[in-house]
Formats: sequence, C-alpha cells, structure tokens
Amino acid sequence: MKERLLEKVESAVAKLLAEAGDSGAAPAVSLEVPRQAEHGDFACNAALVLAKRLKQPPRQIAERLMEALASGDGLIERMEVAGPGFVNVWLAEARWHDLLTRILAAGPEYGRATPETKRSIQVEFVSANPTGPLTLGHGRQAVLGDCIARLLEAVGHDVTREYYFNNGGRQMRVLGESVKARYLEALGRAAPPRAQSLASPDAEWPEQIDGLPVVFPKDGYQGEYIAEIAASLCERFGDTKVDESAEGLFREAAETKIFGEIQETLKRLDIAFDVYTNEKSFYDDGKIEETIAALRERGLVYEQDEAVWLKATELGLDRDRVIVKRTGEPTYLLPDIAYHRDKIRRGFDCIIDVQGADHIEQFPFVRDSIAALGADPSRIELVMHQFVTLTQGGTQVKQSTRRATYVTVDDLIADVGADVFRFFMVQRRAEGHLDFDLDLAKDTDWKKNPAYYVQYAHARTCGVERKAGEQGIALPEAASVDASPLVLSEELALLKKLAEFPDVVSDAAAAREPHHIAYFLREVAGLWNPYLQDGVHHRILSDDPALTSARLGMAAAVRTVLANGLQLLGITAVEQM
RNA sequence: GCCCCGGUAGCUCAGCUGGAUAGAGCAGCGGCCUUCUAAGCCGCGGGUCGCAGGUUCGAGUCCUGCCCGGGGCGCCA
Repeated sequence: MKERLLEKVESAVAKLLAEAGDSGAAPAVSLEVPRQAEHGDFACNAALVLAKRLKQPPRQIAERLMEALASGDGLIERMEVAGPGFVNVWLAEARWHDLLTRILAAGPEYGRATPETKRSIQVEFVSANPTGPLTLGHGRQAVLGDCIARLLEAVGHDVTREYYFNNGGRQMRVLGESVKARYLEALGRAAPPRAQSLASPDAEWPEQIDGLPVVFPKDGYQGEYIAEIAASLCERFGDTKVDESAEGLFREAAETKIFGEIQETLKRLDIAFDVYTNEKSFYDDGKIEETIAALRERGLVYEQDEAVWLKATELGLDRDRVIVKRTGEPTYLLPDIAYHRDKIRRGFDCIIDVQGADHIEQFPFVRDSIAALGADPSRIELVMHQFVTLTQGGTQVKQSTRRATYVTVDDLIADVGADVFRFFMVQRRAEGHLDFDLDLAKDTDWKKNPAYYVQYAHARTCGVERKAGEQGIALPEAASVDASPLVLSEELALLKKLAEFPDVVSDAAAAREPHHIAYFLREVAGLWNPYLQDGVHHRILSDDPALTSARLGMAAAVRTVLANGLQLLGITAVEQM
C-alpha cells in the first residue's frame, strides 16, 4: 500500500526533475503517517525536499506534484497541499479493505520480510561470568539481545545468539576461594569473617577469630548460594577435600553449578543461545598468543614496568592499555581482542555486541585493535544499555552486588512471571535508565499493567472467535473475506494502524530498537480493547452475516498482528486469561 | 579534570535519523457506560521539550558552550 504510493511519488519526482532539466539523482523523499488524521493517510515531504533543487516555492511544487500523481488507478482518493508544502494523501477505502485480505493470507508471516541481501549476523549478549545469579542488568540485556535477535530473524537474516564468558581470570579464582572458605567454615576448620568486616571494604579484618583462621577472601562472593555450594560439597566429600586447591575442585564445582543455574534462568525467559564461548578456549588453542604476536608485528605492543602494553594512542585512542600484567596474566582486554578477531574470522557479515554502560569504554579498544589487524570495523556494532533500578512503594530498592543483597532475575520472574518481566525490560529504549516499577509489574488486579493490557487484547479476540464457533458462525477465509462493510472511523483507524506493522518491524530491526514493538502493540491494543468493550455501538457478532464476517476478519487480522508482535518480544500470546 | 548516556505533563516514558497545533499510559477532577471476557468511553486540568546561543523555509530532533543526574576513566571483569 505504502510501497505502491511511494513508487508513484518517486516517479512523479523524477518527472518534475526531468522537466527542469535536472538529471541528478533523485533525493530521498518520505511518506509519513501524520500525527493527526486530518492530515491524511500519508504526508509527503517531496515538495519541501525539492524546493532548493528546483528553485521554486515548495507549495508551487506541491501543486505540480499533485497533478503528476493524479491518475485513474484507484489508489488515491484525494490529495491536498498543506502547511509549508506537504502533499497530504488519502487512499481509497477499498485499498484499506484489500489490506485485510493480505494480513489474513500472510498470517504468521505478516510483518516479516525478505531482505535484499540476507546477512549472517551474530548477536552477543548476557555474557555474564558464572560468579553468581543474573542481576537485573543482565536480565535487561538478556531480553534486549534476544529481542534484537528475533527482529533480525523476522527481517530475514541468519542470526547466531552467542554467550561469551570469562572463566579464566582472577574473578573465578576468588570464586573458588570463596567456596573453599565456606567449605572449611562448615567443617569447623575456619571462622567466618564478622559481619561488619564484610560490610565495608575498609573495615578491620582479623586473621583469626576464636583460634580459628579466617580464610574467606576479603573481596570474596558473599551470596548465600556460595555457602550452599560448599554445603553440598561437604555432603558429598566430607572433610576429604580440605587440602584440595581452591583453583581446582572448588572453582569448577562453583562454575558448573552457577552456570547451570544461569542457563535455567535464561530458559525461563525463553532464551536459547546457539553458541557458548569461553575465555579459556582462547588460551588452549593458542589464539591469545597469536593475537599478541599479530599486534606486535603491527608495532602496537611495547613493554614497560614489566608489563606488556597496547599502544592504543597510535590508533587514535586516548591512552595505552596493559594487555599482559606484570604477573604474566593477560588482562581482560587481550582475550577480548582475540575473541572478536575470532568472530570476524568465523565470517559473520555483522557482529552486534550488546553491553551494559559499564563496559562501553572497552569497545573502541577492541574494535580499533582488530581493525588494525585487518578486520573491517564497520562490521562490528555496539548496542549499549543503561542500568536498571527497581522501584517499590515509590522508593528505590537498594542493590548491593558486593553484599549479594540484590534482587535477581529469578526473584522477579517468580514475582511477576516471565512475560511481564520481558515486557517491562524491553519497553524502554536501551540508552536510557530503566525504572522497573515492581508495584505496577505485579499489580494483581491488572488494571494498569501494560503487559497484560496487550495480552488481554489478544485473549479477548480469541474469546470472540470461540464464541462465534459456539454459535456456529464460520470464521472467514482470507481469500473470501469481504471487508467493504467496515466503514466506521474506528474500523478504518484500526486497519491503518495494522498497515504500519511491517514498517515498524523493519525500522525497529534496522535501529536495533525493540521497544518500538512494545509501543506499537500498546497502540493496537489501545484501539482494539475499546472497540471490543463498546459492544453497544458495534458488535462483531451481529444479525448481519456480511458485517459479522467482515468484523470477524478484522478481529483475526488484529489477533494476527498482536500475536506476531508478541512473538517478536518473546511474550506468550495467550488465548485465555 | 576527561569520556559515554540521560534531562519532554505531577510520575514513568514515546517522539519514526529535521516537518504541520509536542503525544501515550498512570495519577487527579467531572460526566457516561454494564458489554462479545473483567482492564470501557468522553471531557477537563496539567509543558519556557534542562539553560543560552547557532545552523535553515522549518529544531524536542543537528552544532557549540554551560547546568543537573547516572555510569566510566585499574596491571578488575
């Protein structure tokens, strides 16, 4: 519909340019759905864009554009020149009625697209190290990354979801030490540090308490889950592992257990990764050495203060960075460069890193380093997101990662369910802070909850269709539905809204911004729920068979769009509530 | 001090890569509705789009400077 109109506009523009003897490339013109319905179904800015090229007042060009657009093909109902030189266009009602057939025929495919060039895209997200349960920040990233992946799939690309985690560094060593300390404490071989010592990094830290050594690391993981892992080791092994190193059994036991739980959490959110990559593998297969050698060959590496540095200033960055510490252990940066190099080599056309605001500083170093090693940096994108705050009863809920007194993704899923969780996490644009309103999310009467509002619109539609079935009314076939009885303004408004869906999807995919889908669905539900509710002025199931059939067709079209949109957000399109 | 992200209605936020009179939900107030599934409809109030310049036919949107909030600036990840 819009495409047909756009084609007409483009050829009209070409005609005007040709008449003016201008053989240059035609400028990009847009067709927008105006904010106000009085401005037509579409507003075209072509005359404004052309004004300079043709050296004529925009309104005058708009008049000529209208003449060029006028033809008897039944697409356009009427046009007007408005404002500074917009051409407002109203399409013939019958064209909107055609749309209904198209939506019903497309079904689950409506809104999906086939790209001009199919690309292979990797989306890396979550990537939390297995040191504890997923936090709300991870939860936001999980939903964001998965929705971006779903959008890219919907517009026809090959998508790989990947999770990268670090299981080699200091963090994991501290994890092992924390578990071992709790193990020894459980066996009475060590004393737990005092609460006030744990509360603050500056607090006093006695080496012994009541004659027992304090072995818990100062920056150890304080969460209850650590003690639970230790307790299960006690149960399995008794005191036979007191001499085992923290690096070995304890670290591995913790990693296995915690990573398993993270995967369970992701499963609850209906998120499945295709590939898990860990840092250790790059040590094992020599990619770390290879990367450092390549950087060295490019003259980007030097040694100073017994450490190995990356000469990032030579790449135009603001400072150099250590890539191998004095201890001989690489920093996080080096494996990250090796990892991204590996991604490029795996042949993805596009690599999308989804990262939290605390990680973004790292990105230019990685990107510019692998660019220096010959990779095309335009193939790597960063999608950044800000943190999540939790509000309950009008005040912020305090989160402390250090003390492990934070609300986890699992906690919230248990409270509000995966569907509401996903909706709330994806409904804001990523660059902004996200305020998770717990009261709203778990509102039991569901009056204000936007997630339920959309789901309900879908369920309610299914309800009407069920009722039609009970009354022996056949649901219309896509090919045979006659939508012409749909003449009410609210019905046409709905059809026009549904027509926007494919554009909304492709724009959201191109911008990597799934929140547009959430807003769009809210708008559709905002038109549809009132329509259904007002069963006095317009009932779907009426005495008039033609009208009933048309309205059932519209209901099916709305249901289709809601279901397809919810699918893009990974939210269940429930049939009954 | 430097870098990144925000600042739009009482609150939480959209604003489609520069378009017309800046929108939604919630909260408040006043009416109506009782239904195909409850969560419905209409109206009202509420805004110097952080501030000041600039770019142009046109700026919430782009540029510059400043103010406020968050995050970062490690031989942590």
